[in-house]
Amino acid sequence: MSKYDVKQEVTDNFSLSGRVFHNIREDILNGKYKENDELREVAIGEELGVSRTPVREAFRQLELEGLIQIVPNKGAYVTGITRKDVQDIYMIRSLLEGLCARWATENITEEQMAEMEENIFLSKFHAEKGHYDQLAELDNRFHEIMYEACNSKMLEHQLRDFHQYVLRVRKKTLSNVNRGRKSNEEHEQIMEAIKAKDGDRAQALANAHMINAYNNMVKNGLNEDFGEKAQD
Amino acid sequence: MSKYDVKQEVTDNFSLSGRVFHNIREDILNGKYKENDELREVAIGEELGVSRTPVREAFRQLELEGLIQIVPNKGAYVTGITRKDVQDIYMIRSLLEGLCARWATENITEEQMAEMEENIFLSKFHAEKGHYDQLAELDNRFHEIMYEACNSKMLEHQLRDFHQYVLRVRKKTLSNVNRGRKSNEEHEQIMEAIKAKDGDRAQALANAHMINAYNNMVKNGLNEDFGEKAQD
DNA sequence: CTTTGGATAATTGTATACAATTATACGATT
DNA sequence: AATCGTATAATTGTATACAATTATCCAAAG
Repeated sequence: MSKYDVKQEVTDNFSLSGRVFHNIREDILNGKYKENDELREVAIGEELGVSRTPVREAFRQLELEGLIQIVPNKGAYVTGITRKDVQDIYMIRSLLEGLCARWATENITEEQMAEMEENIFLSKFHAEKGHYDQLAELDNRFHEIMYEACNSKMLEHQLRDFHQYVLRVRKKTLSNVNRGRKSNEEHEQIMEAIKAKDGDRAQALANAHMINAYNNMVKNGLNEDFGEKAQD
Repeated sequence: MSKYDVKQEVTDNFSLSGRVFHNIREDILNGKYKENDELREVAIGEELGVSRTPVREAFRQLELEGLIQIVPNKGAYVTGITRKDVQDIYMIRSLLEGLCARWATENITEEQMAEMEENIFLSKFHAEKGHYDQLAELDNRFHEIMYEACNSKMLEHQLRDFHQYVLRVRKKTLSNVNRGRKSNEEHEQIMEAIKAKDGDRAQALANAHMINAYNNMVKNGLNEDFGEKAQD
C-alpha cells in the first residue's frame, strides 16, 4: 500500500503515454539515457509497468521533440543534448524572451501585473533567506507569467518548450546565490519596464537577462555536465 | 524533375503513423478539418485504411505540435490556426531567420554557398519565365539551405517546423509575380551579405525579408483564408 | 413539457496477438 | 581461421481484443 501512497502532483493525472513521455524525457535530460543509447519498447514498458502501446506513443512525441530518433524497423536512439545545443537554445530564447517581454508590455492584464510584482517581492524575501528551492520556483513562475502575458499562443508554446528543455541545467545555476540575486534584480527591471509600458526597454532587458543566465551557466556547472558530449 | 536529396523530416518515413501524421496535418492546414472539429480514431483509420494504433500515434504528435488538443477519455479536437497565430509566427520567424542568416554567415560551407548562388540564378530564370511552381520550390529550398548552413540543429528544427506550418499560406503569396520577383531580390541580397561575411547585414536583411513576406501576405490572400477564423 | 435515471451505444485507453523486419548464433564451406 | 548462409531469436509494426469512460436515448416521474 505504501507504493500507492507516494505523493503525486495533481498535474501527474496524465494518461499512461503522457507519463511515459515525461518519464523518458526526464531520463534523457538527466543523463540516465545517454546519446546513442537504444531505447527498447518492452524494457521501458516493463520498467514503468505498462505495455508497449503507450511507450510507442511516447516515442513518437519524443521524436518530434528531437530527443530521440526512430529508425524504422530498427529502434529508437537517444539524440541527446550537446553543449552547443544548450548554447543555441539560450541564444534563440534570448531573442524570443525579448519579443515576449515586448508583447507582454502591450498585453499584460492587471492580474498578471499584480502577480508579477508579488513574484518580485517574494523572490527578494526568499533570496535574503537563502531559500533556493522557492527561489527557483519563483524564477520559473516569473517567466511563466510573462509567457502568459504576451498573449501569443504560439510564442508561449515555443518558450515553454525551450524552458522545459534547459530546466535541469538551470537548476544548478540558480543554486548559485549570487546569480540568484542578480537574476532577481534583472526580473525587477523587466517588470518595471513592462509596468512603465516601455516595450523597447523590456525587450532589451529580457534579451540581456537570457544572455546573462547563459554566461553564468557556462562559468560554473555546464562543463561537468556536458563535457563528455561537447562537440565544439 | 528537380532534386530529391532534400532533407526530409524524421516523420516522413514510410511508417503508417508517419503517413497518418502528415495526412492529418495537411488536412488541418488546408481547412478540411476546421477549428474545434472532433477527430475520431476509427473514422480516420478507416479513411486511410489503417487501424487505430498508428492514428493514435499520429494524434500524440499532432498534439505536441499544437494542432490538436487531446482531452483524456473524450476526444481529439482541432486547435486550428488563427490569423493572429500566423502573424505571430511570422514575427517569431523574422527574428529566428535573422539569427539563422547570421550563423549561416559564420558557418556556411563552400558547397552550400555554391548551391545558394545556383538557387538565386535559377530563381531569376524561372521568374522571367513565370514558372511559379519551380519558383516556389526554389524559394523553399533557399530557406532550407540557410537552415542547414547555420549549423545549429536546434534552430534548424525550429525554423523547419514554422516553415511547414505556414507553407500553405505562403503558396498563394508567391503566385503573386511581383512578390516573387521582390522575394528573389531579397534572397540575392541576403546571399551577397553571407558571401561577404557581413553577419549584421545578413541578419537585418533576413529579418526584413520575413516582415515583407508577411506584409505582402496580409495585403492579398490572408483574409479570404482566415477571415472566418480571425479573432483579432 | 422538462427533468432524471439508467440502459445502451459509441469512443477512447490499454494490453496483447500476430506479422514483418532485423539481429544473432552457429555450423558448413573454403 | 575466415566467410558465408541459414535457422533462430529478438525487436519493431500493425491490428485486434478487451476495459474504462463518456455520450446518447428513452421512458417514467414530477
